[in-house]
Amino acid sequence: MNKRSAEETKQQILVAARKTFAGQGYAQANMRRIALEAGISVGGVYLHFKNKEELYQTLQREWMDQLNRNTINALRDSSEPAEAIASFITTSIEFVRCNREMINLTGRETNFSFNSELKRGFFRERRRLIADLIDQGIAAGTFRPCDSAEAARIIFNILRGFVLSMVIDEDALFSPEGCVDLVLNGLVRREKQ
Amino acid sequence: MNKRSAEETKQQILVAARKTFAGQGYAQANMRRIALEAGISVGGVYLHFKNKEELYQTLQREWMDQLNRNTINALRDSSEPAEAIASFITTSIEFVRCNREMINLTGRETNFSFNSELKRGFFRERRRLIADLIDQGIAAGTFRPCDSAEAARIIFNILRGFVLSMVIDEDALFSPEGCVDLVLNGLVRREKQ
Amino acid sequence: MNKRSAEETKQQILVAARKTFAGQGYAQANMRRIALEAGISVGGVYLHFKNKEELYQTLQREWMDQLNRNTINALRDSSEPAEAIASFITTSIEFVRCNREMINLTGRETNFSFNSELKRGFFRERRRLIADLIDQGIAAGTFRPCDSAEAARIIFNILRGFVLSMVIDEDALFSPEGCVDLVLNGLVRREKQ
Amino acid sequence: MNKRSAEETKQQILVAARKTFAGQGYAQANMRRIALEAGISVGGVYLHFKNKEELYQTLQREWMDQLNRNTINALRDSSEPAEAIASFITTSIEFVRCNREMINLTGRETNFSFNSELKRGFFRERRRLIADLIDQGIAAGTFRPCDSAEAARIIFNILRGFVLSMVIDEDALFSPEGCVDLVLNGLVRREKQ
DNA sequence: GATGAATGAGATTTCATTCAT
DNA sequence: AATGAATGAAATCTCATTCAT
Repeated sequence: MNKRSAEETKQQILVAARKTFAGQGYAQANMRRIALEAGISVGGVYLHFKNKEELYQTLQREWMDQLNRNTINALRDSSEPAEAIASFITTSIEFVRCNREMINLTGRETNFSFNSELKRGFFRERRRLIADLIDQGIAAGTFRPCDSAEAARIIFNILRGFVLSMVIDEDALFSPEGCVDLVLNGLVRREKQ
Repeated sequence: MNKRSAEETKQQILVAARKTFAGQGYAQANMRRIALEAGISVGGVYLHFKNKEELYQTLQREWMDQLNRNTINALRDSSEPAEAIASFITTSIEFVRCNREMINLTGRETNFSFNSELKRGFFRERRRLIADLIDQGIAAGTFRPCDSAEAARIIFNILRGFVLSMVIDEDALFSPEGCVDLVLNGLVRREKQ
Repeated sequence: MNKRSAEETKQQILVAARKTFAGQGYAQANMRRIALEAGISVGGVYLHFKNKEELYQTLQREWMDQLNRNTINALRDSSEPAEAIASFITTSIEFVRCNREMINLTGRETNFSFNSELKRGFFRERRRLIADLIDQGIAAGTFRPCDSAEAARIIFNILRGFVLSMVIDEDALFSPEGCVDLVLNGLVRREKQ
Repeated sequence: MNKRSAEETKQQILVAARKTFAGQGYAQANMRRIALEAGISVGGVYLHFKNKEELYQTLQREWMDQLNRNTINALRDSSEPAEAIASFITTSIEFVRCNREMINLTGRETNFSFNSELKRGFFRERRRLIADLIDQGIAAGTFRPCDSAEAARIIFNILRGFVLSMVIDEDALFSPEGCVDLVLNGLVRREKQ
């Protein structure tokens, strides 16, 4: 029985849970493994988290908060809409890359009732943010008039696809630069450049 | 005991499995339920499929073949690169929409070892197909010169995102037209139109 | 894997459950022990009963039905109210004696929500039956006028006490004859006999 | 950390234990809850009571002592046997009513090995007391000659039934007056009154 | 071919008790 | 005296798979 502070242990469990959920998905991951990985007894985990679900949710909330903070910081520095869009895409991809584990477990386990609402709201916010940036671009005359909500959904889905690629096949991943270029300029050649 | 041909029974199992896996995911779905849904005994399922994994893989292969056929048919009719890209995107989205169930289970359960290699190869092929279309467009002078492989990956990831949106939050879905428009023309305003 | 008919196995489980619940009470009794006693695997028990609670409830319903049948049979033969009361008491005590196990588990585990309503209704019926018999006796002039419902409750509680005595201390048990005598005649000496 | 005298703390634990055991039964009640309710740490409970069982036993002993005191006080005032019997019954029922909690947990949890012997002896004493009162009544000519031990057991079982009714279904409870009336006079009409 | 009862391993969760602080 | 984190055993329940019929 190795005595640690509650908070310290809790963090160790979260680290272990992140790793385990990521590696095997929610359903497959088991508490025994998480406990083992955290260097604690199985019962010990339940001292800090009511159950498997709560443990999972804690992780979810964690990465959402982190991504939120990162995005806000990134956008603070960009004045131009095109630059802002680029910033948003780059930050998102960067985040996914740096938090491979957290994300790994988010691409799956989709239709948990306890999970959905939280995530849906979070994602809705992010789409709204993109749409706002596009609207600003249109207003400024930089972007061509278009359905900003629709465009926002598409951009959002590119990034969502990136997450899945992270999990399924890394050779499907793309660079932020390439993405920004396509999103801003499209495939079709411009008459005069 | 309803006498059926082996093939007939097998199909019924597949239908039941599709429904069950889709509704609950691989881990949660159980063989007893699939058997029940198929109107067959538990043991009966094992006469037609070695185990749960094989049953799952069979479903996977099925939808890949179907999507392959659909794509080939769609591209046969389009002569222009831009039209071909549009066709690819539209067909893909159409397929996902019509095969909600099959897809539902593909968005999750990603990193099963038994599952990955098969899917990875399939997806690689599809990316190559898009890249070829882009290359043709560049050669024809319709598309501006760019890294076709990168662009292909991005387009592929948009569609991949669509699949996840299907499962997570339907309000994140976009239309084929909007997607084609953004992919071809980008956000930025063109000088002369 | 010893194949038996489902019904046969179910009965064996019920026998085992009766013994186990009786010996240790609902909370203390465990499914492993019941399975062991029934000569079946733990999982096997769940093939026949959804869960511990359902298994318990089945037992409850069983003894209530049995006691109901016994009581009806006994009362059919008695024409006089005094004789009917005697019959009711005797049958009840006889039943408890012969079904020591079933009863054992009924004295305890009282405030299960799933348990209470069923039993409460059953017991209410039995009290009503006694009250009816007393009313008949009063109407016939054999019994002195009194609050029949109250008397019925008291008689019912004597029998209920018998059940507890069965479980707690057998030396507190009494004979049907003694009980009938006290209930009919009371303690106080009669002036003229 | 609230400094209290050992005795004070012990009392607080007993109060908490009474509440918790009563509310959930022995098996379901857990030490953490008891500690919480007592405003003490889990480990703290173990400084005052060797284990769960000892804590439970202490409570048992407590209510037995209390009931003993009450009974002695009640009987001190009654000179007539009939009055004494009435007093015994009334006091017992009164006690059960006022100590609902204690009783609640006694009605359940019957055959704990650690519990039985203590309770059995206590109950034996009480039956003997009733038998003595009846013998006095017979000797005095107030009561008709009968098997006093048997009658005592029956009266004792009525009261025991009352306890169970308290726990199972309150509509089965009876009044001390009705009980005394039935016990003294029985159901059968007296020729001359 | 087909059945479905049975298995057995493993999942989540609970909790009395201990012990380093 | 007191704390409360940790343990470890055991409980309920699930399920892919097997196999006697």
